[in-house]
Amino acid sequence: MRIGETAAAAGTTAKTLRFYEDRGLLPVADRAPNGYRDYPHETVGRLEFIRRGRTAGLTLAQIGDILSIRDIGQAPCIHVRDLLVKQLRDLDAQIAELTALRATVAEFHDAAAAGDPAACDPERICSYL
Amino acid sequence: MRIGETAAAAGTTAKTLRFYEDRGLLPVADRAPNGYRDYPHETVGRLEFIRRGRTAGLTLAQIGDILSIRDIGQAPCIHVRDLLVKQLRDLDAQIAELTALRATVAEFHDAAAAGDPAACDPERICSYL
DNA sequence: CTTGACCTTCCAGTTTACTGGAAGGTCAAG
DNA sequence: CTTGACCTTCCAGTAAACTGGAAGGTCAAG
Repeated sequence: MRIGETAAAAGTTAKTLRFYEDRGLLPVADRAPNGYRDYPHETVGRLEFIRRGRTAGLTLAQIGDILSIRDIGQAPCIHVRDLLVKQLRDLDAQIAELTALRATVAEFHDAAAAGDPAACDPERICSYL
Repeated sequence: MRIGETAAAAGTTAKTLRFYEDRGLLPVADRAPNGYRDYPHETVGRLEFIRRGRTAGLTLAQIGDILSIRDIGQAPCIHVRDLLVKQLRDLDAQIAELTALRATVAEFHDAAAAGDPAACDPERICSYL
């Protein structure tokens, strides 16, 4: 697969793939005889994994760490396991933080819902925001 | 409270408070006769709220939206409620994304835990990372 | 009455994650 | 055999969220 095709399949851009290669999130791609990058199909899945991590608020560095562990497959190394444990703890903390924030926002919403919507003229843009 | 004191109480810096004021996340502070900013004690809580939002991966713009809704108190306006509903949906999506990611990382961890830790010489730095 | 720890404004630099654009090579289609 | 849509490298710019530093004002303590 060529770069543009791969990028489109993963919902991103060719520029971004080159950038990820540069940052080590994608392995250096094979080249066709004409010099074009040639990607295996599984790169699409890898890009989707990166996108999910980004959506979840992980940095490229964090995602890169996880991917490099995945890449070496069966890794008995204790350092690798420690890193994964740390990643799990970080993810748990982040999820807890978001959950608490959600509760707070839900309170604001309930308070706002208690007001009378008719007090706001639907023709006008809300003057508060 | 002066700026440094307020910042310290919230675990941040005076620089950051001025920056937040500039971005509209903090109301323009009152000034003492000497020109120093004078903060009420509740600013600490507001800063903690901002920090929680940042930790959870919200942008300052998103946090600012939530705060401006909170600031107007009882807001019956339908636009405000729509915005809060959207924030809740966004938070739910982000939590779901993170939870899925956590499950994937847990799989990596279980796979790594299946290996033999003795295969890694504890004297050496892990060659994989 | 000076030292040091505060504070003020303003402007420039940093990091992260792209994004745009120049200058040029490749190749299937008309 | 040229046009257009790809691709290549390289370098510069952008947005977000700070962070640092210069130049100078304020004020309690020694």
